[in-house]
Amino acid sequence: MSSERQAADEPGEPEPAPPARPPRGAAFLLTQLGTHAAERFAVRVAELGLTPPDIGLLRTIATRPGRSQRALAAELGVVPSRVVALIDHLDGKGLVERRRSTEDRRNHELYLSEEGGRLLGEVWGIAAAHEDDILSALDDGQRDRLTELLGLVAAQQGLTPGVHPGYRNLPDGRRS
Amino acid sequence: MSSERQAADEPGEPEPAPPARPPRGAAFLLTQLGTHAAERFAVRVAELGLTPPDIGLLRTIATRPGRSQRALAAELGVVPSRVVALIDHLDGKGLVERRRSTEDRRNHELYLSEEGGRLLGEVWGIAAAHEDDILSALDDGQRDRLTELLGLVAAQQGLTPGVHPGYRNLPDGRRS
DNA sequence: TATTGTTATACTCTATAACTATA
DNA sequence: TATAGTTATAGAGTATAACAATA
Repeated sequence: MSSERQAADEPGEPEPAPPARPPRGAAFLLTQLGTHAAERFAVRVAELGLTPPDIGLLRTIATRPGRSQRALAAELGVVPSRVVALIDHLDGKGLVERRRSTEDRRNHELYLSEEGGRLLGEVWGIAAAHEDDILSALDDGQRDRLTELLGLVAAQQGLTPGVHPGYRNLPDGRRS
Repeated sequence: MSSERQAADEPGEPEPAPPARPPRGAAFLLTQLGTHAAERFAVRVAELGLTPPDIGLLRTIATRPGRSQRALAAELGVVPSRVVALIDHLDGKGLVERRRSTEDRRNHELYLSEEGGRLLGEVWGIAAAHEDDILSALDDGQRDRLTELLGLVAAQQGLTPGVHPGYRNLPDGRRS
């Protein structure tokens, strides 16, 4: 199946003949490449036994240790029950620790374990290799330019630096 | 606010905190913006009662009408049973038609209905508005440059033009 | 009564496998 | 026996709501 050409006027029943050009805009390329990059990154971190959400959680905890699960859920924009499941996973692997707060015993203060910190350290190397893989088509100058342009777009769109939108609750647009 | 290189080196301030810098690379920005753009697009097309997978299917059918579901599944890189569900949805809304092939009665030839073609026509306008929304931070020259750079990356990464990777089915991280 | 974390539950999405009807 | 489409089923992911402990 390699026929590139398709006759517009087929014999037989009259077709509506709709416009059918492929999307070439930057927005579609962003979606396409973003999904692709996410998949590739997922494959890489899977070698550490982690998922991309795991990474984000580890990173967020490392940024400000001792916070409650509620605070974490608020920052990431997810529902608290989801944090429970994610922390359960990381706790089961010995990467994070829940410590009952002495001030308010309802709270769980979250900390990275030593192993969690070590593993997070490995992630930086993986991220660098991933970056180099994805951008291997570009030279250094082009990479800088791309990074700058993407940064402008991300800032204007109101994206929180370092927080993946995948954590956020779906606005709408589910199947009807 | 221009990002003048990523000069976040050790400026001399003693950091008591663990290694917890947010990712600033282009690869993460791609993932972040790609997910964001996909969400926004989903919200827009939801007003037509459609989902992004629906759009991709309509577009692919319009590109070459009359193909079988099997052929469609192969092109998109999904399992045939998934095409059944997607076509069911579109068929139920009267946007596509299944026609038993007269040559091989096992096949279903897929066509857009008149309404399907009309709706797909509306999508182009929506896509243009979406593009303009996402890229509103950039002027025309910057948009061209961004599109060019993204095109280079997409080509090198082997992405099929116009086909969203979300359709692809890669179980354990294999890439074709 | 309000809040934190948890559990129970349901729903969406998507893949695998079994089944049918043709060939 | 082989193939196209379908149905049945299961699993991952994530949301909502009810619940227990604590304030």
